[in-house]
Amino acid sequence: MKQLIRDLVSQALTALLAAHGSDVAIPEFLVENTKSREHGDFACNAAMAAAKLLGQKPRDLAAAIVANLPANANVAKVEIAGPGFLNFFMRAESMYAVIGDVLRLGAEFGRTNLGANEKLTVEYVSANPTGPMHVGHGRGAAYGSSLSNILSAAGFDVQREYYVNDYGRQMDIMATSLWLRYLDLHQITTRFPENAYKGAYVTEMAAPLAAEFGAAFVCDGEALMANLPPDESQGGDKDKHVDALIANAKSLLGAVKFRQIYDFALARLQAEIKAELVKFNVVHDEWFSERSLAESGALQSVVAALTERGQMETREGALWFKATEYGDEKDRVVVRENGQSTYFASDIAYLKNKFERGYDRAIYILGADHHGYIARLKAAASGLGIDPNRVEVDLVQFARLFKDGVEVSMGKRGGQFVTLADLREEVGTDAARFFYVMRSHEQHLDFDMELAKKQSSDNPVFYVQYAHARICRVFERLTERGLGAFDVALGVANLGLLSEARELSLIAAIGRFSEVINSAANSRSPHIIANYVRDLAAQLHGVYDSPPRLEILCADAGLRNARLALMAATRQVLKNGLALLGVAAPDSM
RNA sequence: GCGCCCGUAGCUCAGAUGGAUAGAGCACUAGCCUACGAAGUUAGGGGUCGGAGGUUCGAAUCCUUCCGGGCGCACCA
Repeated sequence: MKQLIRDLVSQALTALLAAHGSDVAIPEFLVENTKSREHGDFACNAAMAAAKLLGQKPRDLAAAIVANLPANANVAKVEIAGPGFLNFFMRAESMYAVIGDVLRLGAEFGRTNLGANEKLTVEYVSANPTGPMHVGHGRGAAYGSSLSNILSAAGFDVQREYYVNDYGRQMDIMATSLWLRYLDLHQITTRFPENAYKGAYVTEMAAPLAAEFGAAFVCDGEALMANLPPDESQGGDKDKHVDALIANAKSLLGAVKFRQIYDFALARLQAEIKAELVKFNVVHDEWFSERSLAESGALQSVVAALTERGQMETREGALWFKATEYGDEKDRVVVRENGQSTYFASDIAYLKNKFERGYDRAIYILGADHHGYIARLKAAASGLGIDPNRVEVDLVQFARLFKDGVEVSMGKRGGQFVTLADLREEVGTDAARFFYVMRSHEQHLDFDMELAKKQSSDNPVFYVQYAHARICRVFERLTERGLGAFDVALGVANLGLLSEARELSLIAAIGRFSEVINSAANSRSPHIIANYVRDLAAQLHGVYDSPPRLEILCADAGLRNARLALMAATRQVLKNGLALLGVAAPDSM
């Protein structure tokens, strides 16, 4: 409908420009939804936008546009208002078609072709497999998953990916931590480093490790603890301490056995993360292993390639990528003095790999603390000869969890933190997912756990789901009252009987769904969907409950089926909207 | 110190690409069920859009500057 108005106004403007003897292009203008009924259904700012170009006052030009507007059966009237807005009042019949569309398309209703099948890879969550996910990961998971759904609905070809950091120091620390717990089980005395993983989940993995490998990893505890530099509380450096311990562990155990422990920890932790994400309605098409980059030689070859392109420089024994040449604030180390590659080296290889797999664009969803990465990743792309605009980073701000009005600490200190699983078990997947995305991702989020559990209209998830369940109930009553089945064709044929303002307003809201999807996709903002679905639910409740009550199951078959068609369409759009957010639409509550 | 994000009603927040009288929810006040779910709904009060300049027909939105909050600035991952 907006496109129709845009075309009509364009035609009028073209005629006016021709009459003016000007051969310039039509200036940009907007067709918007109006905020109030007195401004009609759609408003257009073309007269204001073109006023300067044609040297006319906006209101005069608006009158000229109206005079040149081709007639159209869908337009009831056009008014000029305010500084020069063109307010379009549509014929009610022209708005009804959308109801038939919804009922015909079902779950497909709302899909658009904004993305034109552009191939995107969206990377999200990517939590290190060194422990359970915490509530911060939850927001990234909810956001990334919802955004992927939305982009897909908007016609992008979306691939969802999880980057598994299964390579490097953190996993070495993880393996060593597990081994120390295993040694505890075998009554071998060691000292647990301050920088190791202290969570109970590590201790809990020790028994299964012993069950699978028996005493294969038992060793001399004194030898393991020998020649270690002091830990932090002993006046030393915790990083140096733990690194020395890892070196001891590797030499005592040998590479094969160390790797066995490492793989054991990795497999279990990753399986836990996967299982939790499934419960959270979050899916990934690909779990991409960082280690595979090193083992396939991709890591080494990207370093070689960059060196060949003159993007690298050796300084103080280390190999640096000259990121400053591409707008980063400083150069970045890729290979350390000790010969080990950095995490950033893997990032570059991974970035290259993504584009080699044929994606038009790579979207990274990262926590807000990673904002320093944006310039770095884009510089890496430039260095590889890839247009940095094809690399997009969306940052998700932090979430704070509140329980009984007090903030729940998320610090990892002492292994005490609220896991995503804890949160999900307490409030449920639906509430958690909705709450995570109902605010802009650029905004800090206060997550109220009590509110998320409430069964009343204060709780937006409940409110929306309730609207869906209520409609389902109406259809149950239909059968119970012996009024016969819902006759879609009859309903659609009689939509003209829906003339109440609240019904028309609900129809208009349904008609906006596609546009809302596009808007959410363009601005990478799932919260737009959350707000929409809440507004739709409010309209539904309004139709349903505001006095005088609207009798849906009325005696007149035509009107009854028309109203049922509206109900069915509303239910479908609520369900489709919630599905984009990974939230269920239950039939009863 | 430098960089990124944020500041809108008592509280939590929407207001993409500048548009008409800045909107929701909560909380507060007053109404609405013999009813297809009241687990709901209707109405009301409530604002110097952090401050000050600027850009223009028009600024919460863009620019400058200041104030206030969050985060980041590793041969860590």
